[in-house]
Amino acid sequence: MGRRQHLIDTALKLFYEQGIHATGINQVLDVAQVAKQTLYNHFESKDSLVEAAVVHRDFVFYGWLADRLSQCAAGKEALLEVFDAIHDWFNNKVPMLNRFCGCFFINTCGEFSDPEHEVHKRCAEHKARVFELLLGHARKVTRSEAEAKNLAYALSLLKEGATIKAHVEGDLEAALSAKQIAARMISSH
Amino acid sequence: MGRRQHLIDTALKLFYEQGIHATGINQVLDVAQVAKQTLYNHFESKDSLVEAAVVHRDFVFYGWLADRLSQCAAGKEALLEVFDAIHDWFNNKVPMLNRFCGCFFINTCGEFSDPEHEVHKRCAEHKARVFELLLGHARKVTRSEAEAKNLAYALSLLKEGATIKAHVEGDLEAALSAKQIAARMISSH
DNA sequence: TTGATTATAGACAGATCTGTCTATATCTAG
DNA sequence: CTAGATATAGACAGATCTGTCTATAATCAA
Repeated sequence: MGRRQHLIDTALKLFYEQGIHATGINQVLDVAQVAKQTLYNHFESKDSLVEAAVVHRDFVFYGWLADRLSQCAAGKEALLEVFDAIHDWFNNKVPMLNRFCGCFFINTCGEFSDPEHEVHKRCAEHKARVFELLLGHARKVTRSEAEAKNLAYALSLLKEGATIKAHVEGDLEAALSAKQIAARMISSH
Repeated sequence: MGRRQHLIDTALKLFYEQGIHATGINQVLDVAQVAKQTLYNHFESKDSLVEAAVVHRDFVFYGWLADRLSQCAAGKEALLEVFDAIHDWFNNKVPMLNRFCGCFFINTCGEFSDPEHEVHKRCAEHKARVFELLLGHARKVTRSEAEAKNLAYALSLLKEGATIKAHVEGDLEAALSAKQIAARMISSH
């Protein structure tokens, strides 16, 4: 793997586990076993490394989730698969997502609350992309665009809520609990 | 107000708006207009100031929410009031909660992911307390303890989800959208 | 082989961080 | 009034932070 990608991977893991402001450039370099100048050849500042890490997390997470859903029948099955997928994530069954430490995008917005900040915007974009993924499947089980949006919206609230329950309260069954609620919602549409 | 409480209020505001690791002790002192030694007379370290800020936020937020709910009929009305209350919060209608920057406890767990950390535990306790508040009202509109728990759980997922939508995506209507979903859930119980 | 690019270790500057210390001033209770 | 407690400003130590610089080494294409 190229140095640039290796730095992004290492930074992402540390940012995710420790928080961004709590993680120094030097620790990233120590763990990645890369020289400082190499980092500054590829990134103009820590901030731009942070941005690259967020973009990469979106790439990995969205790709993983879309792949999980694509292995199910479109519609109800795929919508429910969301919760089985995040259940695996919460319980550390998905190495590519790193040890579960909540949602990286939520955590990052907690450190960059200004919605005009580039990093915050990237996080919002990720959530919008995931919403579109749900919406595509919600359309298959509803009779109008408005209904589809309502369903996708409700399911995304459940997904975010479960992620919080799992991380803050250590509720490792949160995804399965959310799945049951989701199932009732989908049925009633 | 005593110096100790003034320091906690100031620290809480800055921690909430900027994140904890991004906020230095010196900035807290500058804003609070308090001498450094005074801080270290009242708190043995930054960490203990952080803990005090989290405990205080629980006190303020829980007290505020419980008060809002207590002004409604117990049960369905109170459960729906949760979403009107957080709608006001999201839209900066509640000065005592400071400018909306997401949920302080969620943000803080993003910076202290280790569930054994004292600060993380305090955040979990807050969520548990809010859950109990919902549960009390859920019991009024359900026929069994299991149903009450399910309802309170579902509503708390919606509340957390709406908070995330509002903060990360800037969706200021998230609370009202969540309220509609909540209303359907309560009715179907 | 040669010449350009890229990576290396690590010193360094300058800023900022937490926490301690000192010496002075203000408040408060008896 | 007085004595003890509390607050003050700010210097200071020592650690850590980001980012720059240098001089050397490895890599790779022509």
